[in-house]
Amino acid sequence: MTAKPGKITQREIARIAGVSQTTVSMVLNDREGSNVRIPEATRARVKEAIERSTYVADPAARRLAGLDNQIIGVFTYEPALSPESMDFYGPLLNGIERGAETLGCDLLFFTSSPVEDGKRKLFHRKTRLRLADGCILLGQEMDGADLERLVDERFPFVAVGRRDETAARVPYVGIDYAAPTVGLIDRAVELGHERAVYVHRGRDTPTARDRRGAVESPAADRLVRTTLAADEDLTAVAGTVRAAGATLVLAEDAFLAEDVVHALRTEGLDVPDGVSVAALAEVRGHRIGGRALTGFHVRRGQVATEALALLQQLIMTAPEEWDTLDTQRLLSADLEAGETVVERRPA
Amino acid sequence: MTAKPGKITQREIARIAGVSQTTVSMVLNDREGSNVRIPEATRARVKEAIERSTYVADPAARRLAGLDNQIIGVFTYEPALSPESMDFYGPLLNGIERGAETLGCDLLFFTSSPVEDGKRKLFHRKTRLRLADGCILLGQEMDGADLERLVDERFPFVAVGRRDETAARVPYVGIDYAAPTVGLIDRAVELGHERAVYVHRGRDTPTARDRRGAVESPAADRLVRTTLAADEDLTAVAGTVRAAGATLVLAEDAFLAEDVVHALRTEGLDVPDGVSVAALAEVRGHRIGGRALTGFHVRRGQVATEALALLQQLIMTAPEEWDTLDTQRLLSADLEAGETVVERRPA
DNA sequence: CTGAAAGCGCTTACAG
DNA sequence: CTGAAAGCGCTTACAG
Repeated sequence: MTAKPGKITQREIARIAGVSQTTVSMVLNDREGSNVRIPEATRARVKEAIERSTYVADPAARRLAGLDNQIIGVFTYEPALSPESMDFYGPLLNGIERGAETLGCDLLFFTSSPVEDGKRKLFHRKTRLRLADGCILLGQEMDGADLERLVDERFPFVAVGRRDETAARVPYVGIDYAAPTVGLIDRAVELGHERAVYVHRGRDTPTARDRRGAVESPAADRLVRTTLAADEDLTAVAGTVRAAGATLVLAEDAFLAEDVVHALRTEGLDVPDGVSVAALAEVRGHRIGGRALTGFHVRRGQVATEALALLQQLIMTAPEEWDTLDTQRLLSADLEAGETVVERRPA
Repeated sequence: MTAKPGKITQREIARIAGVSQTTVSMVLNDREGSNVRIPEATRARVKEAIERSTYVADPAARRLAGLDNQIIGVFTYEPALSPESMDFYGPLLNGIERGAETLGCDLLFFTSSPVEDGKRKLFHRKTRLRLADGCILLGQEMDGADLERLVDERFPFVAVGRRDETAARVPYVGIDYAAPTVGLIDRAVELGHERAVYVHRGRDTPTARDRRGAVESPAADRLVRTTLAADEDLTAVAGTVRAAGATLVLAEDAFLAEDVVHALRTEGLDVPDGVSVAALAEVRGHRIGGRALTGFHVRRGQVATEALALLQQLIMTAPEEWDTLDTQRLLSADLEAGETVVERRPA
């Protein structure tokens, strides 16, 4: 480090105020208790000395001496501030910033992590992870070993998004797709639909299982369902729909829904008048030939805020008692009515 | 701070490897010199002990002991990650992230700064400013007193955007609008324009002076110019244009250009066939009745990258020698041809 | 080649 | 009510 000429310490303040360094520290941290009782006069003297100087406590020293730093780490497996990732990270980062503001915390982005196979590494020789009181983990996929190690080390952290990469009990805040899926099916049944096809990507992620579980659940039994794993080639969709006599297609996500609609129309099926379509995921901004796609809305900012709140709880709680906390939280996605699920027209 | 049960230190590693803690530190930091010469065998033993453990150096302790932290602070006077500010900050933050990655630095966002009169305060009792090796300052307007204090304290920092709030020599990276303004005028002259009106907002910011200086400079003398300060009411524009016999309007920014076009058209003047229009500012994304607005493009990401590079130089250089550095840098805005400045049609 | 010791600036028992 | 002292985990002269 270059010299720090202007650096002024507690000792200096103590000298000016004519007290001990200990007293300065006490005043600074508002320590008041059975043992300490600093008269207002002394207190004022110290405070004035601080005001007149440019003194600020060295956070490194504070931290080393065992105090919180009010710094929350933010780790993403890929760049968080690039234009491409803004779509996904933007609302989350916004929520994190607002949460940090209310908690009075600064945010440390671990942009120095070495990149390997296109992903940043959380643990590495020079990680500044420990400078933070705790850490928020962001990313579509995470490394199971990282999660386990964090849990092992009792480092306070919260992952955004449901996690099951590992057996360890990973604290997270995720989205519940099961409840709104059932809600969506309810609505479809009300509109007269009796048979549906579920088109998914054949992935085995937590949320994919979540959706599939809901689609196949007894709660959805009022609707006869057929499941179709979409390969690149969606030409089979129309055939499946016809064979099943379905009037509704549920697609795993909005992009898939768009592709499905294209395939259906190519095969002469009308959407939504012939076949209704919905996505079991975020649909804001997605339109099907001018009509708002039916599906869900995910309050991503709120997920982040909730993650920060949970992290704060972990930081404030001794690791031994973490088990008593509710460390795996789900926020339900909202139903987004849209205009692509319409009343069933009798054939 | 909550207990850190898993925390493993250099002393522990030293015990395992059967060496002194000093040696561990030496190995960790690749210290090799006249005085130290650690045999490969010892080195390997230490490294292995580290590998097998989950050891990472405590950054707080490192910092306290006098080393760089590879942490760069980022301060904004208002929220940086909100949807509204993303338009302005997005490209800058992206540039900062990329710069930090290449420098191997982490980024500390000072989101904890108390808000006063709607603006965050840079200096306050618990500022973690000093945890960073240096700081990037972002914002349309900054506090002159803050800038002065940073300069006084010899704290390495760089402001993004040209600065003249204070007499102190503030390090900054800003945009040069003068050169491209002259370039734009050259182009207009080539296209046969002889008379122009400059419409501005009557502000007295550095960049406003910059543009106005260029418009009124001898380099622009080939074009007869009239200057008009736009109040809310732009109805005067058409009259001024007619009175001056102008075939070109230069507006201070793209939004003003749009308003001007509206006013001209209302008064029966055709744009661009009757009157050409350009903005002396960023025009990407601005269209005038389907035609791309002529003006500039500002590579904001590059401004940020340059600011980070300058900051790194400051950090690496002793304050006494900062004067020898080029600490006030301007990047020229690019000319954006657009389609709203066209060949002059003889009346 | 290696380690004991001092010191970075702070906090917190502990002893007056 | 107040201060001397130990200690946080690390780095770097310094002395073997």
